[in-house]
Amino acid sequence: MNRDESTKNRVLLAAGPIFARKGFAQATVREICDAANVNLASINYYFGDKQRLYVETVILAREQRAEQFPFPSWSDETLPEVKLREFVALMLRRVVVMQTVPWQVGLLMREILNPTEACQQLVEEYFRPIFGRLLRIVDELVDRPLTTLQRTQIGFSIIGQCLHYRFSAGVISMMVEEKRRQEYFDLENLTNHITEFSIAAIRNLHDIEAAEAETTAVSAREADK
Amino acid sequence: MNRDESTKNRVLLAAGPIFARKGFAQATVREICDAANVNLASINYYFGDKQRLYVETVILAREQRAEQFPFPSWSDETLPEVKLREFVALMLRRVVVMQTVPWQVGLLMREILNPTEACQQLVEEYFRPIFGRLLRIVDELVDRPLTTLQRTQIGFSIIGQCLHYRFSAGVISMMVEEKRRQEYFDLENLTNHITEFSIAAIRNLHDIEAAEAETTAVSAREADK
DNA sequence: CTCTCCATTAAACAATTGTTTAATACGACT
DNA sequence: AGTCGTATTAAACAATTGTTTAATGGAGAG
Repeated sequence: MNRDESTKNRVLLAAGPIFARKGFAQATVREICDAANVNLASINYYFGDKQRLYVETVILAREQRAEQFPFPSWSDETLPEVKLREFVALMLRRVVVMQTVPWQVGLLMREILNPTEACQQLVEEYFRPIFGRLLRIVDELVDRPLTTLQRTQIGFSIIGQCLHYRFSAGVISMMVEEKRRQEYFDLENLTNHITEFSIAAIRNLHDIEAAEAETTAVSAREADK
Repeated sequence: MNRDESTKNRVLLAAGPIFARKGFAQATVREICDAANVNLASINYYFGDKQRLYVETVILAREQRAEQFPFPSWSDETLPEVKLREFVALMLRRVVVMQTVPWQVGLLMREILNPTEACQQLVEEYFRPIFGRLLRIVDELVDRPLTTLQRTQIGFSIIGQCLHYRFSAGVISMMVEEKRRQEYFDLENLTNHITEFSIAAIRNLHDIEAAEAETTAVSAREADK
């Protein structure tokens, strides 16, 4: 029998979108089996229980998502600005893509928000390597050494800007006017803005720090009153 | 009978943390009634059904959260840098607060991620006014007029940085070393970084735009190859 | 053919869910 | 005291859940 058409595989393929749409607890084994056109008992037969099916589905989602949008390979003389821009575009492509959210993305987001046992593996094999690449780009963009805390925070600032358009997508849609909505989720617009915003920030953090120390003092003084 | 001690109120108070922790579907009416020390039928008696109890709980969460961390009032001569700093601190205080996440926050986050019918009201009465205040601060920080798209994107960049520490809190905890974890969620550290990062970005977006146009071209050229 | 092993099936199971019901308790007012 | 309306209770209800079971199918080996 063709492997892709095997019962076990049909269950796996059918489970993905359903888990992504409704979450682990809300998805029912009956719904999955119906969608896969297999008998109700198949899940327990092949995966033991619902939980283990879920874990296998998450792993599959990560694999598929990573190979669908692979990391670009850069030459030695590629400018860090270009690298950052392509990193941001990659993140947005993997995660945002307004119209129809691929089920793989939905599943990975769920793991970020409510880490289950599938998440530890996800962090080590997926998030950490990606974040490491980002931090190396950041290092290239600054001319002075950063503390571990500083470079991590800068990394989170960039990732945070990207993910916001997925996590808060619902609210953002409700806040911007219908007519111009797609403008806000346009991949190129978003890439440009986040890249420019982040480079501008990184470039000038140094100059700002001194001035900011004064601002902090002012703020503290006001709070004292 | 004291209003706070009334059966209806006890249910409302008990429902909040449970809905926040487990979500609407996962929370059971029995669990809520047990926690409130009321009879199982009370929810249907006072609220009609589980759904309407949930909506009332969300509304309550927003009210409590807003009055717990009110907006600061600024004098006319307050520097916009100070305002932004205090805005960021307020957002982080309302939302992050690592150790024990207040149930109100958990509930509001759930609505952002999976908007239910309670969310539309939330947007109009809560998110939109807050975002408006932020945009006015941004306007003060730049010396030239911005397009609607630009200022909105800048606003989202700032909000995104803040919310990231709530949405991705689980993953962040898994990625940074246990020993230094609290450093990453320290309110003052976070406020400083996000404020400085954002001000640096806003201040220099203008200068960057020209250079970025070139970078974009380079990136496009490389992609063509 | 017959036996064996794995895959598949329909049915049943036990637990849990939100909601409803009918009875009871209690307090206020006449 | 008696009556009415509200509040509270325990029990039952019907639906849905994940999982188990025991029977059936069907292809390949001896």
